[in-house]
Parts: sequence; C-alpha cells; structure tokens
Amino acid sequence: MGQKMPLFSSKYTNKVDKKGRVSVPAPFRSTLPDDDQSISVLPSLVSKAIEGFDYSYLMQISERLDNYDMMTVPGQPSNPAAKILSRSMTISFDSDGRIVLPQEFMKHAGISDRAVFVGLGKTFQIWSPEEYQAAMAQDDEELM
Amino acid sequence: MGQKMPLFSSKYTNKVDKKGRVSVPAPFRSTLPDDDQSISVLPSLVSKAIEGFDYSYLMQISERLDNYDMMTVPGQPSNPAAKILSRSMTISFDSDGRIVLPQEFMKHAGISDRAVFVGLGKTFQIWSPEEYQAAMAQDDEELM
DNA sequence: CAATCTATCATGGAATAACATGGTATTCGA
DNA sequence: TCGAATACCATGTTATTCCATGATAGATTG
Repeated sequence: MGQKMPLFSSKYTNKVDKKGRVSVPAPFRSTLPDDDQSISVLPSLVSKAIEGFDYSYLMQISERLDNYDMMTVPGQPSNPAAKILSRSMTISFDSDGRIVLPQEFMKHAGISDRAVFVGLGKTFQIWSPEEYQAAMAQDDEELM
Repeated sequence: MGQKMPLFSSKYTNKVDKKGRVSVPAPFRSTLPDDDQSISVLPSLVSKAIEGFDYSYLMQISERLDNYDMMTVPGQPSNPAAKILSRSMTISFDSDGRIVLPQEFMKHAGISDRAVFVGLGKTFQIWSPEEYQAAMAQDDEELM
C-alpha cells in the first residue's frame, strides 16, 4: 500500500447520494499513507471544481505561511496560503472508503448526483460530469 | 487525536451566548495535544480580530523575545513579541469544549452574538461575521 | 474454455455517537 | 451573604458509524 508521496492518476465517476456521500476511488485511497485515512479538499480558486490532496500537502502549505508576519505586519492579508488554509477542509472517509462532500463545495462545483475524480499527480480534482466536459471542450478549442 | 503540530484549517461560525461562551470547533480541539485542553488568545495587533493558537506557539514567541532582549533594552514595547506575550491570555475550555471570550477581546473584534473561527495553519483567528466579510471584501479589492 | 466462485468495490439505509447550545447548580472571592 | 464566574447536566440536531445488498472483475476449477 501507499508509503511515500501519493500519486493520483486516471479518472473515475462515482455516484453522490442525497447526503452528499461519495466513494473515493479505491486507487486514490490505496495511494494514501496507511495511517491517514483522510483527504483535504477546497473549492478551487480558479475553476468550477474541488481540489483535493493528502494531509502532508496541506502541511506544506501551512509551513509556507508565516503566521508571525500575519500577526504583526499590517496590510498583508490575501495571502494565497491563508486563503487555501481557511477554505480547505480535512475529511476522513468511513470504513467503506466514502466521504461526505460539504454542501458549499458541491454548490461551487455544480455537483448534484455524480462526481468525477481526476488524478493530477500530487493532487486531484472533483468535477461534475457536465462541468468537466465543458472545461475539456474549452481546452481543446484553445489548442486550435 | 492530536499528536503532532496543530494544523487549523477551514472556517466555522458558532453562537456566542450572553455569558460570552462559544464552542471551539471540534476540528480545532482535536488538533490540539490531548493533554492541553486550552488555547491562547489576544486581540490582533493588525486587524479587528482575535488571534488564537496553542501553547507551543506561545513558547515560540517567548523564545523570539529572549533573543531580542539580548541585543536591546528590555521592556520596550517596540518588539511585537513583547506585545503579544503581554496581551495574550490562556483560556481552557470546559468539558463541552467551550471557552469564555474576555469582554475586552470581544469588544476589540466587534463580536456580539456570533463568532467566526478561521483556520490559518499554526494559528487561527476569531472574527465577527460582519467584520470578517468586510475584511475579505477589502482583500479582493486590493487585488485589482 | 466455460461456468462458477470469491474478493473487492460501490451503494443504500438505519442505528449510533458527536456536537453545539441552553439552562441549572456549585464554587469562589469580595 | 451575595454576586460573579465556573463547572455540571440536559436536549435537539446533525453528522458519523455500522450493517446489508448489488455489481464487477479476476481467479479457480471442472
């Protein structure tokens, strides 16, 4: 099972029930450290999707943020690291490998009953099938 | 539960009763060391909010002050670390995970009946919903 | 090679526990 | 003894855990 840095790849579409529960794709789960059965998520700052990563990734962001400066030097809010930390949420999955997506996040991504998990290496994204397809079409268009 | 360095993230809005009691969000509590059921707070030096962190972070501030004192005259309020230490207060929460916010701090932050806990990694902030929204709007404006 | 078996995974619902919040009792100091 | 602060208890709500079922893919065996 997962020992070192997680590596998320491929694409999976799973169902979301009325409580907001979704199965995290098994390959995503098995790439996580055995002792950390959780992921961190946040509404993407740039797209209509949910960003996801493991706990160690969030720690790296925390290390980047100089809290002492935040507390003592005026006029430096809007720090990207601060935005990520304040918006992200760490959620653990149950014994069946499911998580519950926060309502607010689902709304941001336009997710209702289906969710697409897209592996991006150290991170992954969660889309609604429709929005994902639209975003991909947009991409292809820009290539021409 | 919490073993390593605390990592505060996400955002929670809780109610403040007439006695000034507020529930510290459970995820914040569980990130604290099991043997330390308390937090340290102080009115922010730079914004209309309350700064919060755990005991180990307060110790780091103290070390900062020690290093500073060796090179300068002690007791001068010019050092931010001195200000932080003298203004901060360590408060423990009850068996239900609630704290009592000092009146003076609530006044500084403009908090009356609701409080927003904002995770920033090693530290967190407590805002009034209105002030927080205003501060965030200010942030976005500065980006343009 | 085909049929079945088995293990893993996704899904649904119900029971259970945790949480936030309000109120009451008790302690401590003035 | 009185008031204020603190600890304790009770309740509704929400979230999490647990159990049961259906589906799928790979392995096994006749």
